[in-house]
Amino acid sequence: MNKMHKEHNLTKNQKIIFDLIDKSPQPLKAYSILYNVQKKGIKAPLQVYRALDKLVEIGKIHKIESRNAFIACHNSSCQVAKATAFSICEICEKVTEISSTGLSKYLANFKDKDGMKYSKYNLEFFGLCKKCTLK
Amino acid sequence: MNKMHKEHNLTKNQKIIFDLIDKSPQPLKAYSILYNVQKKGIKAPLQVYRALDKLVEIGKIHKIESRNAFIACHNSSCQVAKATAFSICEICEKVTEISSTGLSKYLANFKDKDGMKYSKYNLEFFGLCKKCTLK
DNA sequence: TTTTTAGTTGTTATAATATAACACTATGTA
DNA sequence: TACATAGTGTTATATTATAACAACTAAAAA
Ligand SMILES: [Zn+2]
Ligand SMILES: [Zn+2]
Ligand SMILES: [Zn+2]
Ligand SMILES: [Zn+2]
Repeated sequence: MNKMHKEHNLTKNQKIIFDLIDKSPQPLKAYSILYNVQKKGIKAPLQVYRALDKLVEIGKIHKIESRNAFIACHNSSCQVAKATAFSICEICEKVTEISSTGLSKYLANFKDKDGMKYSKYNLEFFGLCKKCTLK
Repeated sequence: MNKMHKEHNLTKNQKIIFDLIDKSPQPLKAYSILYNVQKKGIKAPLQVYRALDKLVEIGKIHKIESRNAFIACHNSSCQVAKATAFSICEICEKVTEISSTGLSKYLANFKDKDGMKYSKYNLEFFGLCKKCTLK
């Protein structure tokens, strides 16, 4: 009955969940997403995880593996989630997606001892953000 | 009553769990570790997680975040777990710790746009291992 | 149009991963 | 001794994620 949302062909559940993540200043966890969308009719964990899986697959969001949390992609160059880098503040847990041409070129071309190249990577930096450094 | 194990001052539980991980050719998950050490008197998840936490902290093992699994460190240069890189085969799930001076220097000196430097990082590369490429 | 196909949905139940809280034990230091 | 720090054993519980199945939707093929 409902048309898919025009932008990126997201379905209704995908759109609801993407919008929530996109508006959030920090990464959101799956069950916190669930609590926040129950009023919109999304009642079960699976409905959330299915949307998250799809959104990750198409590169609209990324999973912060060390936090089991999800953040919207704001880096037009990684619309397919295969080369991601983040900085994570160990005090306030602020997460920022890093988009550095130098870094992504370096990693995309990295070969190990066997000359093996990789199709994908995820890099997480940890430290203190500007704000937390000044405290 | 028991003296701590001389090597690295591991306690009894830490030693049992480290030995198991160290002997394993692939990363082990916490509950698979639990099943494998029950005959040695370790009965509860917490006993495993506590040992794992400590072993990670002192750099004897690393956590593969994207797999929730643990691997022994075989890289003498990262005995404190603050700069880790792994290659992960997406078919056979083989994981190898990467020790590349070039890579670690590049990442240790990486500064983002704000000039922020990081105290720690974890990098996971994904692709096909040699064996799986040939199939 | 009808049929088929792939994908998404809603639902209940359950699996897998990880931590809280508390009483106790061992060890090193003063 | 007294005290501090770290590890242990235990029960219970929290958090994260998937299995299985029936129904529905959208889009493409016939
Ligand atoms: Zn991105
Ligand atoms: Zn901060
Ligand atoms: Zn290591
Ligand atoms: Zn392989």
